[in-house]
Amino acid sequence: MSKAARPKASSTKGGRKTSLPRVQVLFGAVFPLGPGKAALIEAVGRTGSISAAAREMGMSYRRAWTLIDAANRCFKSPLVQTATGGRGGGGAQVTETGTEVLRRYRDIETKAVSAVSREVKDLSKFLSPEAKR
Amino acid sequence: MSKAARPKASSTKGGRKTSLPRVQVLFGAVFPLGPGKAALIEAVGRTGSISAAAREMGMSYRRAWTLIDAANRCFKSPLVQTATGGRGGGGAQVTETGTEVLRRYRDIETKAVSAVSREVKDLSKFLSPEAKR
DNA sequence: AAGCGTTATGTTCGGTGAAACATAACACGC
DNA sequence: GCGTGTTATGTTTCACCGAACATAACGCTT
Repeated sequence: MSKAARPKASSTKGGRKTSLPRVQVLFGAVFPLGPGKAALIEAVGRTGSISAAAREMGMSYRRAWTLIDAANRCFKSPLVQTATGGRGGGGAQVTETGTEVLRRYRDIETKAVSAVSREVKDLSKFLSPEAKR
Repeated sequence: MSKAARPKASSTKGGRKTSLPRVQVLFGAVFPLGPGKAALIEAVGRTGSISAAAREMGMSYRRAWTLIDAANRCFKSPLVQTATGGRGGGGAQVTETGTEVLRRYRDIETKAVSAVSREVKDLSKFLSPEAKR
């Protein structure tokens, strides 16, 4: 994932910047569905095309397509359905499976983060100043 | 991390193999302390040397040293203390900070996994057979 | 002094992945 | 039919990572 494509790992809450832990859940060793792919697919849902999603996330169309293609082939049914040609040249939309998987992934992310948020914050105190960035 | 070095992501419980989600907590975008580095440092603690830890985990000494060095420089005080020469040629041991950080990391890992274990298992049902590996 | 195993570092090489182009196929509107 | 924007794919280049060697420094044992 390109650096610009990374979903922001910090939020501003009450004026103090709190850096959230990014939790990445790895299934086996094969398909890591992380914040990056999730955000990309969501962007496809918002924009209606892989191109627009790629632009929005600051990555090349090639890379976005590759990621989505990999995701599609990792699940029993594709998460993103595409169409070539037609009005606007074609487009893409998130399938039923896609929204379901996204919903579940976000749920996992939320639960994982809220389960360890305090502990991560405490552990962060051990980091060197330059590592905290 | 080399494949052989990966901590096993599956455990056998009650005769049925259950694949655990590997949860990786990323601090900011800088230093991902994951199962790999944690296992490596623990191996250093067990064996008393970076070399033996590297051998045990099936990775090159060079790589192990690089990982540990990176980890050391990411924290305010090093996690692993080394000594060159002497009886046995030298050695390495996990510092107080190291054991403390490890303890906290394992705690985070346990809590994160137990918080999402069921949800991950449910989500895994959406994976294609070949992605499940 | 010699030997030993470890730390620490340099160098080289192959694989991998991303970036940057290029281009074909497609189907709709005009 | 032509233009359009998108999907889909190929090719090339480059940067980075790890593997595999090589080697020096070190300090204890003998």
